[in-house]
Amino acid sequence: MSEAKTRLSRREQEMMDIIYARGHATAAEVREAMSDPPTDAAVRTTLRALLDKGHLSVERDGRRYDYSPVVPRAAARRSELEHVLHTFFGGSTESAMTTLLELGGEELSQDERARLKRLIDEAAGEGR
Amino acid sequence: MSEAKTRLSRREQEMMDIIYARGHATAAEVREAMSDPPTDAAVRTTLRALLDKGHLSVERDGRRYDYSPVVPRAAARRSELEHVLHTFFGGSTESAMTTLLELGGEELSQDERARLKRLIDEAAGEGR
DNA sequence: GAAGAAATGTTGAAAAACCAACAATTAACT
DNA sequence: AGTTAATTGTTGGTTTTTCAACATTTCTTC
Repeated sequence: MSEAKTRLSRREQEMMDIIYARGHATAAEVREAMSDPPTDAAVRTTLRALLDKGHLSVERDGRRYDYSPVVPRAAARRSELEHVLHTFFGGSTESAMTTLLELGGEELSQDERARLKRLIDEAAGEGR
Repeated sequence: MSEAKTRLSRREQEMMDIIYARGHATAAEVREAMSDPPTDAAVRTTLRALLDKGHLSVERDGRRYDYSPVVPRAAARRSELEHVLHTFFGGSTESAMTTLLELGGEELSQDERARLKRLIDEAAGEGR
């Protein structure tokens, strides 16, 4: 019974985002990435809170600690996307995909485009 | 200089999400949608804080207040998606689209699939 | 236009978050 | 081993959030 459940505080959320973005991070790395960062010690205090709550795990890397999310990125991104989908797109996959394309569609390579189009048909499955 | 800038507190974030999901909402509606909701008065206090910070605007609807986000949904969803894209997908549009398809691709209609595929080619633009 | 119902506004106290000063530990180098 | 540099742990005070009791306002209905 040590699951992530409660909403995170502001700083906690900010730190989790940073760690998710990098995959894993040391206290100093987290601090560097923070906006308006507090002292090192403050950062580490909050990191420890995240450990206690079961959101992070830690591993020694030589003399320092390296923090990683307990919920793996692949799982977290799904629930994050799901949340955004429901909050901002009324659950419409098409609408979300459209916005995504507006945002970064021009970066897609020939290859990626082909792959995506194939995925669309496959994902549709029985969808008629 | 009344822009939304600071990160929101937990409850504030929760309420904004609810209001974005519905488009607009009264205090009672927000409260109903909350997990583990506090009293009406508490909800309204926080709503007023969001007003003060410039995140919400309000309009009388008969005897009650109807709250709406100041930043329109269409703009908010873009920056939200952008944030998720960078935090969880390393900025890869293709990766995000793939997850999106896994999440709800089977709901796509024939029509929507066709439209999306066309969008992919169009969005690609010069993308080669 | 008084009474009651349905909303909103105010305030202050309790809880949580936030953080910096300081202490303790660890590793590397001599 | 002793010294130094780098890192982490602890503590407690300050600030922010969260919330409910209570007051006020605004409609509606009679």
